[in-house]
Amino acid sequence: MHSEHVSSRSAEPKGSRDTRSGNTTPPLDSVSLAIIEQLQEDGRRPYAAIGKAVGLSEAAVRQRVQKLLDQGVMQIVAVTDPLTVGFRRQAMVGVNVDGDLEPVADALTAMSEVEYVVMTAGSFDILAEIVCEDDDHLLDVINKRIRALPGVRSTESFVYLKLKKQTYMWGTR
Amino acid sequence: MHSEHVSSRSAEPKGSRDTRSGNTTPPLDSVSLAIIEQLQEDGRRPYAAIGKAVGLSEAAVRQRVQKLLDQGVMQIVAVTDPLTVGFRRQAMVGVNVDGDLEPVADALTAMSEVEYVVMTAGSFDILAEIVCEDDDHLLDVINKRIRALPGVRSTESFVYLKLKKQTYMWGTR
DNA sequence: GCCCACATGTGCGGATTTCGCAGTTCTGAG
DNA sequence: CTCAGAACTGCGAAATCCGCACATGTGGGC
Repeated sequence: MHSEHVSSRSAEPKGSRDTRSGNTTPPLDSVSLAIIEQLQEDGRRPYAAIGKAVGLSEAAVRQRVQKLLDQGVMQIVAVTDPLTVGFRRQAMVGVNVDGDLEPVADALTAMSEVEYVVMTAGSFDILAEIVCEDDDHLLDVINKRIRALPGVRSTESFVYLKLKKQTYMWGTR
Repeated sequence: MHSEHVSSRSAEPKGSRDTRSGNTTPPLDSVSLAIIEQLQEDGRRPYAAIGKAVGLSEAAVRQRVQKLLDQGVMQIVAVTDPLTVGFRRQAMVGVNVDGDLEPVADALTAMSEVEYVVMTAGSFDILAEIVCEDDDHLLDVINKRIRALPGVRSTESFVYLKLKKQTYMWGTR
């Protein structure tokens, strides 16, 4: 079980599509994928254990992980349940904009209560997720701060009632 | 710089709000909060370093982290940029349902392409985030699988054009 | 007030893991 | 064919993790 994984690894990185154009970082072979999957299960798993799982030495895993972090391909972080940490109101806000989306998106991005900003194709130009402590806080953010932004034509809010699923398992498929 | 932080810690856990009612896990004093913040910056930061930052011994930090993980208050994981990992189409889907929301939400939760499911108050009953490899895949999930679910009256899709912000910094405020 | 149970924190070794580095293998360009 | 760069391995030293025995502290029950 030493030689085979080497050959299997060298066998495939070429094979398929490098048609990944848009991105800065080149691709991501299956070994790095496997490493990421390991760290998605447990971000603190020792390099040696990961190495055993993916067929690489401890040092090699360490180098790859370091590079993935440096390149910004992944980050290893603690994620929490907002409710437990004291944020009891969350909402998704759909925003419609007159003119250029960028300045509005940037303004939303700059707000600490905004966790998530994405420009979309559809009946909203921008979707933003808001995390707040309570109703007053939420109202303040939506009504006073977001709707006051220049260029914002209208907003529609979806207050969260119950979070059913929240995973971080991209790449595990 | 050894005695003071101890006193500062014992000074406050009592003081303020324990008015946190709704949740299963009561808690979370400011020390655990501080630990979480440390791990949100770097999920692999050594316990000793965290201890120095929050004023606790290495062993105490280790115990607290373990408990936070066991209780499900937080998890330490690798998170990735979906685009880099080969998922080039994402969308938020708003769903409207006839009757009980639960079965539909559960069905969505069961789909591996669905990252995120939340029941909301507003013009959609459920919001679900979809992560796919390409347009065909996305079309398949939305048109064939989601709209086919019993109880689903209508859906509206917001295809992601550009992700502007994505943080995991709850508690850091 | 007293005592006990339980939760939390501290201080150790010893086992593991991380880290840096030198040497080897592989691959692609010229 | 040769050379340069990238990636992998092996290894010793330093740092970290882990389990455990021993304080400390808080809240009942009596």
